[in-house]
Amino acid sequence: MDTVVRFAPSPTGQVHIGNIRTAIFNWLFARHCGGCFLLRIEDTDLERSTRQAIDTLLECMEWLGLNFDGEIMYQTSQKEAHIKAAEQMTAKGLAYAAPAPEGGQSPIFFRIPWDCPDFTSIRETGPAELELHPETPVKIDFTGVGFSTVSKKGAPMPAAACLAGFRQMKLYDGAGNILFELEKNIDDILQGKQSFSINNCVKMTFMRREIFYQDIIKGELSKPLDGIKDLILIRGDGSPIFHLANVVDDITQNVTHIIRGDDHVENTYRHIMLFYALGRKAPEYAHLPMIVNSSGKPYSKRDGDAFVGDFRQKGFLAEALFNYLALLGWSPGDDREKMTKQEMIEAFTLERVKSAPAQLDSNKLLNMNGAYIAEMPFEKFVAYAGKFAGDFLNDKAGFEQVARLMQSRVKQFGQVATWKYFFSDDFPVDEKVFKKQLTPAEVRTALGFLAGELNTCGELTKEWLHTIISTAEESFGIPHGKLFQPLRLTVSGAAGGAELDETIMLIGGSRCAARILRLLEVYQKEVSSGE
RNA sequence: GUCCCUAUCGUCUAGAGGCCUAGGACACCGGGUUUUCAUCCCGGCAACGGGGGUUCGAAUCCCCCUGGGGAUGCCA
Repeated sequence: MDTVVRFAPSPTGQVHIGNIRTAIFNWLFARHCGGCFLLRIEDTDLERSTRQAIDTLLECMEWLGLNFDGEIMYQTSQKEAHIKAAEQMTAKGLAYAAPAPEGGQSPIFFRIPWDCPDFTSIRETGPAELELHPETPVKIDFTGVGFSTVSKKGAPMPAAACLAGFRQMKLYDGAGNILFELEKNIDDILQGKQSFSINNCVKMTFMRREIFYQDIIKGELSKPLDGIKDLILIRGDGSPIFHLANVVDDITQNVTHIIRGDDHVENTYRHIMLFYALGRKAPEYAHLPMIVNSSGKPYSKRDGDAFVGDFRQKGFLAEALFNYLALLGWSPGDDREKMTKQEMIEAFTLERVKSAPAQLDSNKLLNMNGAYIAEMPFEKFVAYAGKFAGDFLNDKAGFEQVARLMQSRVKQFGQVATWKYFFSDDFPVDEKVFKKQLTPAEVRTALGFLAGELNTCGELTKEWLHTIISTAEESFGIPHGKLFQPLRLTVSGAAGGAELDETIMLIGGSRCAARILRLLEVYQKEVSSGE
């Protein structure tokens, strides 16, 4: 059978970075196997799902190159199939209508199967014994078993689980007498004909059974049935719940591998049983570790950085973000990091995915982005940078000249905003560096001298600039090379930038001269007012 | 509370009992090239959470502890 995977997000706002990483892994896996990558939009939460969120999602996927196969499935369109599936299960005795809450309608519950000899995902693990709190009666009816165990301090600890978790269950009183045997009454209980409330139980014994499966990433995982409750399929208002919809849709779409976040591990046990109840073999599962923020916590709304749109807006390249995200929890096994999509597709296997959460390191992402930017074709770089230029793009030719100088220095297109000094005399000045650089009197004298020279010189050349700077250094007793920084600062307001000679040539001699004089004046004023 | 998952430099990771004196990358710190910025090159700092086993030998297997995460919904 061909491999089919799906990405099944809920469109309830921005696209989270962890979510899109799930999409990336699904996509890489599908492309690696030559399988299908489907998109299913789980929009059943009508209150939170919006068209805008769907558009945002689609935009993000397109931006990252996550092309999907076939048509989008909207989960709301499958509602009838979901309800039909629930009815089918009810008819077979695999589901039941539970007592309605006050004033409400009956929800439909899935019954964890009591008897399922052909279901190979459940096995016995051996006899179990539980100490019970005698003051809490053990309640047994067709929805399950409720009781209280005893805490270390002797307090009752309420617990409830499905009937199927307690095969061969016996309840005992303090003297060791058997008060109740589940097996003797099970038929009537399952049919809802009888329910029990047994007092003074101090001990329960039963045959523990567990459901298990092989997770491609996490290995064998299991959970005892006495820790699982029957689960709701259809709400009181008649709407299907996530678990049902999810499984039914996966059946409809013939999904063979489910790759999703870690937080679904616990759901998987119940989903596997739903597949069984619907007459299908469960697909393969692979649970991805979470992405956490720099303090090791899951991203919350405060970590604004966690949305794909934010990264795009700050000037990260889709290729870089894709590459970086793919490396969070996965590695090709050799020392490669910067990889093309094709290389990632070829190297990608789920077996190589780690199973511990990973922190997003914005430094490393920035570095990778810079590497991708550095190798962009120049025309593309200019076009991309232009989108971040704001109001100083007017001078198109000038912008291109600056861009040529800056490409190797940009790590994130948001930095394009700092190019302003090339085009406008109204630029920010790095205050701290400013004071430090202009403190020596001889530097200020030298700058004054340079301003004069720049003002009266004709056409600027690199040679002339270097000569005049050297001359200034020598004449005013400044160590070789130490005049560059103050000059850069007075000309551009920044401590870093492109080659200084080229920068000055682009800005122009007289303009630079004016800037130098202006900032020298500012310095004088600040010093005199400060003293 | 209970259950489950998880643990290698600050961060992402390599590591399948001997190839490990633990490798790579980012960050950081030196040095070189460039009279400045960035790139580039060279070097350095830096980790197997703790304790017990198993073994001739443990980062690797087992147990306990601790830390982190998740689940326990008529949310998805």
